Amino acid sequence: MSHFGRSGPPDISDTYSLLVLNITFRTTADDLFPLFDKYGKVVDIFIPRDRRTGDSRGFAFVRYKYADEAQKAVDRLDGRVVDGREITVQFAKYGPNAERIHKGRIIEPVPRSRHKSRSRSPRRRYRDDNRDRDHRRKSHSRSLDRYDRDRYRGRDKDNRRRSRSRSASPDYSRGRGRGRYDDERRSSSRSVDSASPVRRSPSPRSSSPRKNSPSKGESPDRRSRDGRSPTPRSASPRGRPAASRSRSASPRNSDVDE
DNA sequence: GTTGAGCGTT
Repeated sequence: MSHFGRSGPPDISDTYSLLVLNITFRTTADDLFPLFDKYGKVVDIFIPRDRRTGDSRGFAFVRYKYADEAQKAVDRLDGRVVDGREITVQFAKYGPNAERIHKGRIIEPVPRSRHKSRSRSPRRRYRDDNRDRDHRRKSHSRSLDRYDRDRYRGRDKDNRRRSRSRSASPDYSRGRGRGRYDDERRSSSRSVDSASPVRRSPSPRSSSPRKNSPSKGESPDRRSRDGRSPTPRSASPRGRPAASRSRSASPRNSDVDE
C-alpha cells in the first residue's frame, strides 16, 4: 500500500505534480491517496520527511497522470479538511531537481548541463538557496529556527559529549548563527589556514600561566555555552558515580582537566 | 507528546 516514494520517482515524464500544503504531520501518503485518487489517476505520492527524525514536513506531492484531473483535484481538495486540518492543494512550482514546472507539468525534462556546473550551485545540499531567497523576500520564520535548532541540537549534543570541558571550540567563535559546514569548511580550512595565519598563530602570552586568572571574573566561554544551562551543576560532579566514567589506567590523563 | 511557512525522494 505504501509503496509511494519507496522506489524513487517512477516517471515524471508526463505527470502533473501537485503540492499539498498544510497537512498534518501525521498524514501519510496512504491517507492522501484515496482522497486524490478519487478525482483522478494518481501516479505517485511523495511526502518529504526529515532526515534526522523522519517526521513529515507537513506537505506532500501528488502526481497525477492528467492535467485535467490534477486541476480538478486542486479545485476540489484545495481547502478540504484532512485529519482536522485544512490542506492546501496547488500545482507544484518546482521539480525534484529544481526544474521549472508549469501547471504541475515539468516544462524542461532535464536541466541540460550546458556548462556542467555553472549556473547551478552544487555547494548547497538541499534547498538552502531556495529557502534563503524566500526567506529574504518574506519575513522571519519560526519554522526555520526550529529546523536549525533541531539540527544543531543533535550536533551540539554530540559535540558537547565529546568535549565537555575541553578548550573552547572555534566553531563558537565562527558564529553558530548559521553553521552548516561539512566539506566546504574542510576544503576551505586549508585556504584559510595559509591565507590568514594571524588566526592560527597562538598568542605569545601562552607562556604565562597566569593568563588564565580572570581578573574580571567573567568567563564568556562557559557562559556563552548555549544559554540553556548556564549552571555547571548539570555535570553533577558530585552526584556522578565513579563507575560512570570508565577509567582505564590513567584516571588523571584521560579524565577532565577541569 | 510540541511545531505550521513552504516546493520533492530510490
